[in-house]
Amino acid sequence: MLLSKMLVPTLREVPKDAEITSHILMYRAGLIRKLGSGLYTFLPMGLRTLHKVINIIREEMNNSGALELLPPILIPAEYWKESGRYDLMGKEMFRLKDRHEADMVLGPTHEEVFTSVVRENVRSYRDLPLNLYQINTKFRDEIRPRFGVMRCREFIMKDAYSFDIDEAGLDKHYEIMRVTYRRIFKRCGLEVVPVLADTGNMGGSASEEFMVPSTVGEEEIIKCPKCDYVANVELAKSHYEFKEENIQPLPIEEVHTPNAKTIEELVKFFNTTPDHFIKSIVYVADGIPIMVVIRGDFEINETKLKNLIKANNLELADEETILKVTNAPVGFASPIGLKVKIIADESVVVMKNAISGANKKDYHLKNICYSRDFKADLIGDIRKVKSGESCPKCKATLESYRGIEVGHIFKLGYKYTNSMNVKVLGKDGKEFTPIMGCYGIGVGRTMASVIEQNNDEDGIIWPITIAPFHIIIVPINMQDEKLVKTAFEIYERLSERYEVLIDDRDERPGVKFKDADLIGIPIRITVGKTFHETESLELKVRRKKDKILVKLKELDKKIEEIYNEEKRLYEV
RNA sequence: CGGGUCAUAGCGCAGUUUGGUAGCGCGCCUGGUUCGGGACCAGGAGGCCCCGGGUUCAAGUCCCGGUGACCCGACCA
Repeated sequence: MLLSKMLVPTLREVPKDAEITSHILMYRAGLIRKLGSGLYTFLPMGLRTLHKVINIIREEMNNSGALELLPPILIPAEYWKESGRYDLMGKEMFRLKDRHEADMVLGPTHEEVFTSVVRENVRSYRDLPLNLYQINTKFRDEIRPRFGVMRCREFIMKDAYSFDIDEAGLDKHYEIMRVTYRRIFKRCGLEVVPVLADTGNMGGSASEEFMVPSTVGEEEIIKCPKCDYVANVELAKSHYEFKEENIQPLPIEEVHTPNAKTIEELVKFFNTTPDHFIKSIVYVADGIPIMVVIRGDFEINETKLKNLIKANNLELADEETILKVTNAPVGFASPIGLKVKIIADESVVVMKNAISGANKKDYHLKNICYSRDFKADLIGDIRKVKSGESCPKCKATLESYRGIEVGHIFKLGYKYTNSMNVKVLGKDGKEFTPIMGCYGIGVGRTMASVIEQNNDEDGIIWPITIAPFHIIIVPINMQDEKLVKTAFEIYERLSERYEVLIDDRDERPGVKFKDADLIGIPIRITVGKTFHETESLELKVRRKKDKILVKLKELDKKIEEIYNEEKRLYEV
């Protein structure tokens, strides 16, 4: 490919709305352009890499025995109504009407569609197991699109749905996908960590996320340095023994606390420590206000809370609701004497002589004792685990770091096959319901994550497996006929075996080098003064510092060597 | 949806305070000189100053109302 014929609008300056490295570099290297919030065009150079990632995913999925199909992304709402998710999905799902006023959906995920394919077409257990997948566009009206291609409203995802006769079959599929995912990410040059994850509103039992450790990651991961415990903070547990304090319960007492609302202010006011407080927070769960209490030095993990109370929708109450529930403005709530349901973290149940709000403006209560003064309707672990706490498995000190979720695998169970009434005839002549798993990879996000992990101050350093081109040839001066002729001869010859780009633009060498580095082509061949001097070419591997000189005669051999060496890095 | 910031040439920005002919750097086009890490000289093209209304002799600038984008919190590949 001639670079002069390609559309690669590289930028010297950083676009102002690009925040993180991958976004900046994708924009600067001319891989993507923004069309609207969370909507991106992949330009030719970017699309080449995207296709390579897709091809790796496709190869590995096919090798795993999965079957690719291509369903529509415009989906009649009836499928969503059937599964019950038409109402549950909320504003995140793009909804529209066709000319007949029929409700339609732009698919944010495809459980319903794949389940219906199986329902309509699989009659016998002999057709199972099946693992069906697509590499297709997804639509999600994200609350806040962010970080370029990392979190968009329209994006490409590989999603697979497995259907098995029984749980053992599902376990097998799940395990195959775990291995397949590791292979995919390895081949893309991406280091990932599998992490225990919450099953969210997808339903189901086991679930793992594939995380790329990164400071710009939107997920928090809790990890044990001693044993193998690694979990998303959403479901991470810690070892904690809550023992009832051996102190004399004192009579409850109202204290005037003007201008003290936050735990921090109250700690000063009462001259004590946060663990003597009961943090009382009003939430609205599926439209109903509830009071949630936790020890003052802990934070509420909303995912755990949501799971405990089996809510679909959970949000912090607004000021008006708080006033209605507690008779007081924000900052003075407590569970005492409330009419709403009370949910308590297990940390609260052992507390004595604790401090919390008085449900009265500018007043707090002292010496609150659980059981004596109030009781919870539901008790459970709803704490957000912090680094420094103890591992639930081995009690070592937990650490936390951030990660980008590039893949997710679930054991879905019977949620969709039940709700959508999938029946298959078994060996015994009786109908049964297949069990499902689902497995997703964000394609654009994977690509961006690779850049997050592979870059330097000059630009992207693509792994050769997904680089838009393997080799870039740089003739140093387009006015120098000898150099140009040689460069094109090399270009023609190498193009038979590799994907080669030649920078035939009439630009100065500096510009060409800068662009080559920015775009991140793994191997660079410079045809310049060393050719005039000694008939040799300069080879530079993008990820290495040094440059090597090679005689024209030995070029092909040397290139093959380097190419194989680069490829070997990403072999599985 | 709440809180904050912003919208002027392809990109990055100044000009808005105090209303008076639309600017700078980079990029782009033409010619020339250059040619191993984002060259130099000369000339040039490119603007509904986000949109709509208002005030005024006069609005990029002041007022009102929209729209869009970005950042911080709740969703997820």
